[in-house]
Amino acid sequence: MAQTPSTSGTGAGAGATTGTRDRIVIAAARLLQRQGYVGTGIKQIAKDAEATLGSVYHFFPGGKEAVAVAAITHSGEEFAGMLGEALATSDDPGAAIEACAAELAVGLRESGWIEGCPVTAAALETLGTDSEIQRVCAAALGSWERLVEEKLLGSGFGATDARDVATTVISALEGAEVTAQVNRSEEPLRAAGRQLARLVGSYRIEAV
Amino acid sequence: MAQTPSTSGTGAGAGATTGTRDRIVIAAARLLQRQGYVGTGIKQIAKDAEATLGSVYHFFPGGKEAVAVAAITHSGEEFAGMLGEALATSDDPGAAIEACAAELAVGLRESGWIEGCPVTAAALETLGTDSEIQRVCAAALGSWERLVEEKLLGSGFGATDARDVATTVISALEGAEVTAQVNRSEEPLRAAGRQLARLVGSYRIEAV
DNA sequence: AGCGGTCTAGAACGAGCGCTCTATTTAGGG
DNA sequence: CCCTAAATAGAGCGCTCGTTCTAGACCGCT
Repeated sequence: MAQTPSTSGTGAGAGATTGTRDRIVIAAARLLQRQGYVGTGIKQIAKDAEATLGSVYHFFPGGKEAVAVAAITHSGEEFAGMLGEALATSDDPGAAIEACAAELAVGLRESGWIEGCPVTAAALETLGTDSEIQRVCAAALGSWERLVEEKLLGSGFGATDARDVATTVISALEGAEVTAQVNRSEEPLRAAGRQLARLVGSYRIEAV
Repeated sequence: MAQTPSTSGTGAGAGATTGTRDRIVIAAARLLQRQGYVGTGIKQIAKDAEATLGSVYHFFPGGKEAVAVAAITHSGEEFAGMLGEALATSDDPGAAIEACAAELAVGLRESGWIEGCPVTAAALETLGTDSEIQRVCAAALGSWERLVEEKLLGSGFGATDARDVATTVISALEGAEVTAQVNRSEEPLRAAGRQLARLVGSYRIEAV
């Protein structure tokens, strides 16, 4: 309370209405990641973002769903950036994927096992509805798969194999993340990383 | 209405108070699978089970959480049975796992892509809490992993490899199921099945 | 100085939540 | 035949939800 420094000038940069809107998106992304869509209230988002309900509905006339769509899109792009960096750390795609799994494991442990995949939770809750949320979730998953696919293509994979393996890699990482959260252990992610590296490596022999 | 045949005699078997309680568990399991924990109301469970609120609280004094624990346990055992059967269809563990993925894919499509893993959704929503729900979710996942692990051990896998691969198989199937739901496509599960079969097969060369 | 748009602020509404409470109905042993 | 416990039935509690609505604060204009 008593804080609310009023936009604090906006002073700095180019942007016009930035600041509050971004805080809302970031807070929503964090809460969705931890509590899912149904479990997260708009008032809680406003509170965490140090904004008011009026501001939330000003920037997102579409209400809760619009906030969630923006938040998931944001999270999806953020994770894509992290994934791209991790994939670039090694020429061997298998090693790069294993490194990525390890990074996920560390981040998960440091968050107390509660900050999992920002897409999975929200996607599962809105499957029965015709919500746009599932569309942005699908888009995020697809963009991640494409990053892995391109890495594999660059390592000499055939088009069909690259697509199959990329889909499997993203699925396995997703599932391993959930398993790691439930068991409060890094091991599922570590094991998935090792096995995915082995799977990717098994193509090298015949494909290159 | 007007139905409610009162316990319908119990007539048949050994059981005493069965009937209503079972209907509640089954209805709850189905709703949890489709809508998650937070998204499912106790009143809706009662309605779907053709029971009343009074009956629900009579059989489950622990309230919503107790109903969910019973429902998830039930679903976990049910899926374990299905998994055990699928694994028994072939001597080759890789082929058995691929068949299992195919079966999941068909079931998912037939449900309109909404009846996914009964554990994942509920687990993700209750991670931040100290609920007992996460414990039964972890138990269910663990029992599934153990089924796969034993199948692999029976095929000549070493103890460490069997454990690693079993964890990865369950994680990948879980993740592929979610991906398939989001994309409304069997392909993620089919791809995961193929790649998991390949992964399992890659051990055969050196291990047997 | 005064105006119009952008943004902030929070009170208020109807709906639905999990749960508690009091009756009523059913089945079976003295 | 009645009396008790199990089971069924649903009205009502306090609460929080997403959303709407009206005001006020701040800005660059003319």
